[in-house]
Amino acid sequence: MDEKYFALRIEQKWQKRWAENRTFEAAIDEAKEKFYALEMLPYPSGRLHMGHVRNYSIGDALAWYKRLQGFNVLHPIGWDSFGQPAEQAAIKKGVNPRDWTEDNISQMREQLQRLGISYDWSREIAAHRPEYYKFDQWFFLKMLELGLAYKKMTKVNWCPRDRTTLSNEQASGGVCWRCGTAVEKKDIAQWFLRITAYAEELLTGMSEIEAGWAERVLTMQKHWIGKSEGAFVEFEVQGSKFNESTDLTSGDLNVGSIRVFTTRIDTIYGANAIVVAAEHPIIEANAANLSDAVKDKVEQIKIEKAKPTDYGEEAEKDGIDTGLKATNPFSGEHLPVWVGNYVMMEYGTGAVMSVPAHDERDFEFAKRFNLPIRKVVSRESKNENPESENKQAFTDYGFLINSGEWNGRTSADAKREMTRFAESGNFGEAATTYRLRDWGISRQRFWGAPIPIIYCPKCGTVPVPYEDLPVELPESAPFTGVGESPLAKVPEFVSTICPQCNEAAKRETDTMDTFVDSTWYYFRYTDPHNAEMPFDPETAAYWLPVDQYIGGVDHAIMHLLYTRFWTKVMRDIGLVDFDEPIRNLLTQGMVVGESYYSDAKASYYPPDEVRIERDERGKISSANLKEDDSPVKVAVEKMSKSKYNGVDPDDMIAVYGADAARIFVLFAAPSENELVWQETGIEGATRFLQRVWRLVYRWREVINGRRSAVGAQPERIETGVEARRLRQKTHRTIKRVTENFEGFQLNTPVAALMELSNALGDFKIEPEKAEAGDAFAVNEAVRSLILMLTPYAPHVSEELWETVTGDASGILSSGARFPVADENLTRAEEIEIPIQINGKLRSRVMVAPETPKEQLEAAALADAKVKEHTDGKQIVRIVVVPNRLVNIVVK
RNA sequence: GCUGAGAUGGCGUAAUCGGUAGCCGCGCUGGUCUUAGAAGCCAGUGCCGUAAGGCGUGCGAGUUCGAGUCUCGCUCUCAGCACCA
Repeated sequence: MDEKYFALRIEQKWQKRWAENRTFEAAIDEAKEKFYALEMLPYPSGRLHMGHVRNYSIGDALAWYKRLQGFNVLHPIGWDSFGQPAEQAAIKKGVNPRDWTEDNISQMREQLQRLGISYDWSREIAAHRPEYYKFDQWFFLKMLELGLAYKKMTKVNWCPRDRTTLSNEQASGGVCWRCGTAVEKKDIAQWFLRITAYAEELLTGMSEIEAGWAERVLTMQKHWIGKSEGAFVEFEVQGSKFNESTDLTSGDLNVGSIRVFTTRIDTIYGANAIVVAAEHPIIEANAANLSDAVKDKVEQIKIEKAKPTDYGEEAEKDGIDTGLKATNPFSGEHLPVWVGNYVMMEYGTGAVMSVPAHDERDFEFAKRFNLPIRKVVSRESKNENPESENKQAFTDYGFLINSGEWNGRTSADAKREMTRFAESGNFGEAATTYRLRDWGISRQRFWGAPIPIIYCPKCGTVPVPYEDLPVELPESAPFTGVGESPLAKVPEFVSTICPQCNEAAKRETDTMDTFVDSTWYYFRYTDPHNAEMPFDPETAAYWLPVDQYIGGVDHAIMHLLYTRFWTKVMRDIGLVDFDEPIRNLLTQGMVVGESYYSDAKASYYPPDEVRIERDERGKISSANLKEDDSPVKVAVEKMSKSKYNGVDPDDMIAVYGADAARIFVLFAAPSENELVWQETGIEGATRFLQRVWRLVYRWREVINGRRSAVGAQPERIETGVEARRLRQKTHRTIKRVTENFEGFQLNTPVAALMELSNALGDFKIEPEKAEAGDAFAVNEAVRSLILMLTPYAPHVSEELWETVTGDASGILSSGARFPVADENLTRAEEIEIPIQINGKLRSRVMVAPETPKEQLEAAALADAKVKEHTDGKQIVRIVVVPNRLVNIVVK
């Protein structure tokens, strides 16, 4: 019998056994409570990184924990396999994106299996396979029917030289990443999903999940949705050529009047101008009457806006008076209409009333162009000097002044009543706006799900009939990176027959945003081989919603908002009967590493090219390049290959084993924290596993009953002090570990398990001399230790379980369950009570638990050290907290 | 600028209700074993001090018998958003 711990041999043995026994394959079992543990599916880049290892180790620990508690656990995995990198590989290396992707998936699947993550591999899915993306297209058609998918013109980054659209990253710095040409904005027609239709529900639905989601994620989403309540107000424009009648029920902008959105209608008497965005239709409508200076300024602002803006910098206020005049419907005052660079066409109505006294932006604008500033809200109810020199805008609520009949009202009252007044006069109405924009899903790319639309010269835009799905991607396409989208260059794909009139027609050549694939994938896991439907609603009803979702914070907004939206749509078409798909969300911190770079991060260096010197405290005192001694800088950044600060999980598994790697990654920091990778720490995990291994072998004969009877009931066994102490430690550990798991705190149980193994190591009785009571205590401690270790280190645990029980079928099929703490056994026989004098610790006394107040007080006063400190002083008060402490207050 | 989170030994961290600050691990120091090393084992390790003792949870106040924990004010760090009317 091999008594040495060889991680790799054991890991291979159990990985094989799990696969043969289909240990982790889930099936519906109405008798059992289900638990759906989910981790964000990876993009198949080819190699697993430490962020993945962390993500899946967390998920696996929870999945195992729930399995050991008797839950029916679903723990699946798949591949987010559409996306840019595959197409980049095609452009650069000439490989087929499909082959490249499939190769990467095979490699990463093997890596995951080497890590021993307990996935149900029979449910594996991949977004790029037609049987999956068929349903991306199915959902698109459904949304089209519901009016939730529509097409509109929108601006994209466009490289005029390569004649191709660019993503924001590809257009960073305002130039094309490929050729360096200045990027332009171009209008093209794109498909959108109407997520804004659910804006309000996405907001209110948060109350249902707030207990299980990190607050920061919900705050970020709330901010992103950006609800804001106020009013629309119509300002009539004199002399505008298009003086159409105002229609408040249509959302259309009326160029005969300018509609503004404001949250502060109470400040309307302070308006000094109407400021519109450069794209506002009133500009176009009155083009003939506008001066060349105005037209030039409008063009200039549009160009400036097209440039990517740097974070931290806000463009200086700019604009020009158009010469148009608008009437303030409240005061009748005629206001100039300006174009301003700080007004966005995308938000509200693309026009604002400028109230410099009470809005910082308007204030800045007014200062720049010497526009009048009139105060209409005052902190005090009495009238202040209205023309007083303002240093800054007063944006708080207050009392109205200079506002005609409204003077003296509070801002809150005025807002309500002025809105009502505007409504009755038919020149305004209460309105709610959202920052949230509809989701543009068109991508001019090959490697994505084709949008199932046909353009017919006769019938127009025609959806592909459901029975014709999937619209399959061709085998290949010319990948040049320039010109129009690759699919447009594949005639066999483009040419088709119109399903309505059977005449020649063309297919849509754009593909869908890959966020579409990842928005509903975990519904598919419940029924991954269904050819007719995305999933069977009844099957999904058993497994969903997801009980625990784990992934990076980087998906806090887009993915997690889209998937909530998608769920509500699925509910509306009857596929699911709940509103929120994810009960609990754990956002893990990033795994970062130390990287070395030259000034300005022009180049990064691998660690072996750098000489680091540290002082006694471990702080870096100098960092230089080995080659020429030039200084290098050190930073802690997200792990990446190009920064040479990453660790390859495979290397780590080869050296330390998967179990040690997993323990370390969970033990090193709380899951939400950033994890700074340090090579040294992992050895501690290995040492711990070896210690457990030796312990089990040391006590093996006793535990399996060959040396001493363990079956007896604990009440009937004479137990010594050592055994009683060990049992207390065992049950305290069980209690602690269970509580921590329930709170998703995965680092602290490791510390508790280490303590238990230390206690076992300190157990004073030799195995040869163990009596029945000792044997019982050790047996209980060791079995509990192994079972509690399983979520962290399943391979070693399985192996040790087999060693201890002789059952080779595995922990789960042996029927073992996570240990349950016996409250009575967690209590100590004697407890230590600290004694403070004036709040400072001076002594300690040992007493029995539940010792009454009077006795505690007496014991404290009898203490020699206490006497020393109270001698000659007056005792003012004695605070006694039973089972806690005694505090003596002296003067 | 707005919003949110955070600040504890040399490092990662721990600390139910306000009740012994520093569990567990890393690192480090000394010892043991060894021809030697690795591993293991034993002891130590918040800071100052030989010791007694004093000081200690970013800074400054406050509440309390007692504050890492509660309140107020500040500083710094990280993250998200960014002219949202």
